Amino acid sequence: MTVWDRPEPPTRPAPLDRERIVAAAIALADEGGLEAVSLRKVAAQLDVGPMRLYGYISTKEELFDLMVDEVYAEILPEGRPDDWREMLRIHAERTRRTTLRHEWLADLLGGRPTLGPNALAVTESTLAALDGLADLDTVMRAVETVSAYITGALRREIANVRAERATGLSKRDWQRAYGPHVKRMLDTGRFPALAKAVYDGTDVDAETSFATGLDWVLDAVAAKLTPA
Amino acid sequence: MTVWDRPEPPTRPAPLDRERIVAAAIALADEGGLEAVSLRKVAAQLDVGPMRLYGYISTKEELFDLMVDEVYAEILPEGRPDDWREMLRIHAERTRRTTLRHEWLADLLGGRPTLGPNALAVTESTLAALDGLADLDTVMRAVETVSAYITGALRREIANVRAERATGLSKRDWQRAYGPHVKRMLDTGRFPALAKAVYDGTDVDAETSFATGLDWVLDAVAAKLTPA
DNA sequence: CTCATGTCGATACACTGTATTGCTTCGCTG
DNA sequence: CAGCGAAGCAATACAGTGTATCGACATGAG
Repeated sequence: MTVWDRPEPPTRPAPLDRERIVAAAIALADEGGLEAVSLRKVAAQLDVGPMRLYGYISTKEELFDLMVDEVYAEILPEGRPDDWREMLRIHAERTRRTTLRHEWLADLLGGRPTLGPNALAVTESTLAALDGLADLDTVMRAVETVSAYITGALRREIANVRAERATGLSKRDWQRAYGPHVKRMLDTGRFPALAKAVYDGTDVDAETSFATGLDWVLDAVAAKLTPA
Repeated sequence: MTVWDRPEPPTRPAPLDRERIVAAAIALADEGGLEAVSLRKVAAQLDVGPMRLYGYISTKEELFDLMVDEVYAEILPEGRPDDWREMLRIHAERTRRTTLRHEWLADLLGGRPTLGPNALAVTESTLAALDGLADLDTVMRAVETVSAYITGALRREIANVRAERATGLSKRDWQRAYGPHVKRMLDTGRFPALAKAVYDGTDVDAETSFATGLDWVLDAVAAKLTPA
């Protein structure tokens, strides 16, 4: 369980605080992924023994929580447009940009309840944008539905990015990239619709794909918020 | 060393193939989560040295992939209703039930491209259900949007289940469960909409919440598939 | 100056995924 | 049947992980 409160700082001004620890962890994760984040490496980057960290953080999971909340600060929008739909669109777009900047965020998105101050502020702002447009339950459902879409879509997008990077090939060629296995599968004729999709489908870029799906979901939300 | 414990010549207890390995890994993950799956423990459960596994599996990630594809078999529907919407609904429902049976699936959902035979079959069946209802790009967008929602919604649901289990408290009390911290945050007045949602919101059960959000998304998809 | 306290670095432990090594046993050849 | 090559498999080894514990040291109080 995460405690977001900063512990009382040591008597003397320490060269170390949560923020520096989290920043170091994020830097490591940004280039190397989540698996590159080890307490030893974080500590090393701060010229400190590994055990020092436990004065500020009680477990590695908590460090991950702190990292997530830290990047949620990048998601939090500055202004608040009065158009709720525009507001949700911007929120989704900012989440996407942040996830592209910090790919490891995709591994954590939706993984555990996000209760840090920045995450709460983000939730507050989206809730506020929808406040009064419908009864509370409907508003909650709207927020959760949109957020579920965002989580799922971004996880898939990052998964694809990584797969392409790993094989060095474009999505157009993924069936070859993933070895003869998938291609053989498709050629068995057991998956005609899938084969057609792979061979005949145009691959739209990830951004418009994300935006289009989002628009659909927002259409659905709009229909529920403002019943005809 | 007596004469009597002589023969048992084969004593070869294990045919040991991928299926047995994957089954053992799934059993471990089912009770203990993904982190309870270690190659040593899997091997131990099969009365085998850890290195034996590398004859059938080349990395732990691959084992995870195999586990995912194995449970995708539980998602694959038997019959194919001719109503595409019913088909998608059933697919989502089966995915949810499977994820509730194997909570670790939520940790893997959307994490990497799913190219196993069962996953391909599932994709094939949903694609086939929508085939011909619109141009290929629209159909793809529909499938991906629905699947993104499913991934995100199930991840959140499992995250909540775990949080409740960890604290032993119902969602109604989560603000207390997560310590005075969140409550204090809410009471600062900086999150009025959120506070209202927490205090005044009725907590609908997860199943109808999932189904309702899904219905909205399906509404949106329907509007795109069958333009007025 | 002495003593208590509490911070911090080092050490330690149990465990992880995986590479390597060396044995053992089987089937084939001469 | 003797011997040998090959192949499968167990054990060992290594570098790394998260975290508990312990001992030294510095700093404050009396």
